[in-house]
Amino acid sequence: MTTKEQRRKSKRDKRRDAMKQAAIEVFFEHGYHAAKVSQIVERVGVAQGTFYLYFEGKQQLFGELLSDFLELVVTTVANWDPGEIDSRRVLQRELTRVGMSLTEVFLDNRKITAIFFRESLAVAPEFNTLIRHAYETLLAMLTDFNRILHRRGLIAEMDFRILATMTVGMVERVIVERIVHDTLEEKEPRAIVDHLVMHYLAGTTDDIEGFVAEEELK
Amino acid sequence: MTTKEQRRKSKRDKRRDAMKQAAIEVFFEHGYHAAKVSQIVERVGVAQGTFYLYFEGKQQLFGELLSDFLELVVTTVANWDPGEIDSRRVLQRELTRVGMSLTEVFLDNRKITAIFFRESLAVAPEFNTLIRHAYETLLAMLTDFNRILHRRGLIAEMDFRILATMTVGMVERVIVERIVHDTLEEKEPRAIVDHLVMHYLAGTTDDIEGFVAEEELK
Amino acid sequence: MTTKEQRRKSKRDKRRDAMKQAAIEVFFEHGYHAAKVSQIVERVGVAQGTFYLYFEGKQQLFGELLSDFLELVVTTVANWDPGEIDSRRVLQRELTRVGMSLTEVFLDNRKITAIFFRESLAVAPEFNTLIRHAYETLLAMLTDFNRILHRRGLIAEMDFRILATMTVGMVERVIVERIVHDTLEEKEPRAIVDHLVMHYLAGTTDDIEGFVAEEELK
Amino acid sequence: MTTKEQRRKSKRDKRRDAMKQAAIEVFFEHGYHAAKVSQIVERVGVAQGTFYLYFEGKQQLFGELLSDFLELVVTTVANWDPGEIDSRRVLQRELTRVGMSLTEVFLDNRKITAIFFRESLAVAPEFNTLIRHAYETLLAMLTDFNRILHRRGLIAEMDFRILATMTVGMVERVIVERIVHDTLEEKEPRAIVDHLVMHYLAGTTDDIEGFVAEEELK
DNA sequence: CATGAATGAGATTTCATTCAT
DNA sequence: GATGAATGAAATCTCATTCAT
Repeated sequence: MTTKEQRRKSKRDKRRDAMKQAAIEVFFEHGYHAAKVSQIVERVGVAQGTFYLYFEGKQQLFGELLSDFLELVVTTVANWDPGEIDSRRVLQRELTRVGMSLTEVFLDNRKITAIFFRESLAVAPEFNTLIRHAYETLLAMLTDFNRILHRRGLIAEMDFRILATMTVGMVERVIVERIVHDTLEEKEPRAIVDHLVMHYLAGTTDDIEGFVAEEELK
Repeated sequence: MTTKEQRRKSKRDKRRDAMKQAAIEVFFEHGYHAAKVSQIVERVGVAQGTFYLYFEGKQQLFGELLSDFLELVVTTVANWDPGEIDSRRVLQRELTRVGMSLTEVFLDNRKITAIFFRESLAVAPEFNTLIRHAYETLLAMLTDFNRILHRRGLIAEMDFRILATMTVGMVERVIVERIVHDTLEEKEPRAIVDHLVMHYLAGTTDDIEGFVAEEELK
Repeated sequence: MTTKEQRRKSKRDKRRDAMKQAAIEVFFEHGYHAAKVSQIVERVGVAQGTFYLYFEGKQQLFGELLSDFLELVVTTVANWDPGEIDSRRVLQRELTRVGMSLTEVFLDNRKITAIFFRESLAVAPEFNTLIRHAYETLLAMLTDFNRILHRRGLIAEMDFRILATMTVGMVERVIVERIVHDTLEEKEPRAIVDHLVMHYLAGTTDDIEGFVAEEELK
Repeated sequence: MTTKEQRRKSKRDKRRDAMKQAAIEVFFEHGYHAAKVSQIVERVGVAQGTFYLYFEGKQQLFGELLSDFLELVVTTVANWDPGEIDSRRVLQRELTRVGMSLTEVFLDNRKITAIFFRESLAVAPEFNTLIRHAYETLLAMLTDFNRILHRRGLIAEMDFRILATMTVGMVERVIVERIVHDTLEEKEPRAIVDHLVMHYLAGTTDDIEGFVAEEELK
């Protein structure tokens, strides 16, 4: 009974997934607003009405894709267990590790990644909460992480929230260029991650060559 | 004659500007897709048909706003004359100067800035060329700038294109957080710019404390 | 299965036909330009959007009506098998036969006939090709027919293309007067056809009483 | 005073005529419905508003062009003084004369002729009265003319109204082919008129070779 | 569960005409 | 008389969603 039920559920889930996958492709190719429900169902080979047996509507489906994506990203970062970071050397190694994990996630999900960065904020105001929540989570995690590292004497004193924000920005723009716009495509992921890690590490040292306090600048 | 013509032109231009301003507000409040031409004309107090005497349509108007904005940003960076940068100290001062100029531009144009980062890529594929062109210009300018600084012995050897990309990313995300999402609002612009400049400078030094070559990492 | 499919198709076709019929009436009553899609759907009792499930738009529908009509007319003439015409007597009988067939077609389709003669050329330049094609076909058929009759010694030598053109003109104007403008309504179709046939026959004899060559006329 | 007034009037009239001429061209090129008032005034080099100082509107202007044209045609036929037609030979000469006059009129006014035959009936129901009136006049004149000729023993007994209708149809279709559709363009006007006249004359003889009465046909 | 025909709200856009200057 | 900017009514068409079969 259970087996049969599961098999049935599994069949239903498979179709659901197929429709989500088709939606990703259609959204990727035409953009959310130009994408038509008819195009999605056509790709899966079901009738228009069937769509509404699986999703509440086009917008709800988009929200689900968005959720999936954000959870994937947040999870990737959250699941990362930095273990015992007791030196900048280890820090570097760990950052590289998480950087490569993230890169892999994005590369494995190019289309939804592109959709996310292109238009997630333009679909409906409702989703902004969702997106903001993910960013807040990410930024809070990073800010905390920075604070801990500082307490361990591994990074210098600074505004850890701004640091986190900048870090996210660097990563994001590099991803967008590589994955959404296909520039930087000749650069190896590893080289890119190295640059990111290096830049992060550099920006967190105590004394920066030639850097002077604000007052002296005037 | 000329005076009369100019007066007429000026009147026309004023109304055009009023419509553009109204459009910015409506786009900002509702988003491009939910924005209606009727809302725009209502705000200016003219008839529906009048809109089409000034613009070819909603999309063309959006394109014009986008163009204006991108030109403003690119011009702000391009107009910046770094002058004789012969030390990292001067470099820091100059970066701070351009950073503050840009910040001012964004703060003075909060709404169109928000529209740009929220949905410029989601309006129509036609605009992507426009946007990409601006990014390419910006990235090329920065890449060249980095190369020059390196030749002068002011920054270390690295992939200058990736460096430029990361820099743009940092700046962007910080702007988006402050201006579009109203987080970071308690931070002073100057503090934010200082962090950005500092991070840039740090990331371009020759030896980064604790940083090791890839091979040793394994 | 087939039955079900056929039944479905047949239902669809019926509605399509109903819409075409309604369109003919609306076009007839108001003229193409003043006719509104809303009037058409109202007559059939379906929603506005339904119209676009069956036709690409008002113009395409008009084109279809035009095509149908032209095909009907051309087919009526083309299907007419003049058989073995070996005397002017048989020729007269056969012309009368085809004339009556055509008259029947026009009378059975008064409204679309009226629409055709009133405004087919004024709807859109695209349709002129269609219309010209039908006229060319008709004129070519008649020209050939005249040539054959001449070879058989049944009609005199003359410019057969001009003859065909005149013949079409006579028929047309008579139809327009009877069917579109309701003049000549007291004349029996048979009397009209007889006059047409007689005129055609008379105009194709070798010697015309009192007719003189051009030179002598001056 | 009078002179000055006349000169003034004349100037106004010239502009009016220029606008009418421009309208003919625009109507000819785009068709009445696609023609824009802006295109007409642009051609003359006056402002949009000026148009309404000279005409009540687009439709009224069209009506005026129509009137002018119909009057021209009717006048050409009505002005024709058949003089003393006392033989079929003279009849032939006179018909040829009026045919050539008409041909000249149409050729001199190709564009308005084309407009007339293409779409005069499709502009507005109001104009149908005007057009019908012209046709009625023409048909009545021809019917009378035929009746007189019959009384003089020059043409056979038949339905003179149908005869008139057929004659108008022949002439019309030939004109449309030559002038509106540019077929038959290689034929000399004189050859065409000769065919028309010959056909008319032939169709009005008493005994038609091979023609049999209706009853015998069955 | 699946189908797919039908719905219908509503936004964009056009252009003849007006009228203040 | 001339101008030309402004008007605004109104019609087409789209497509997400529904629901009877």
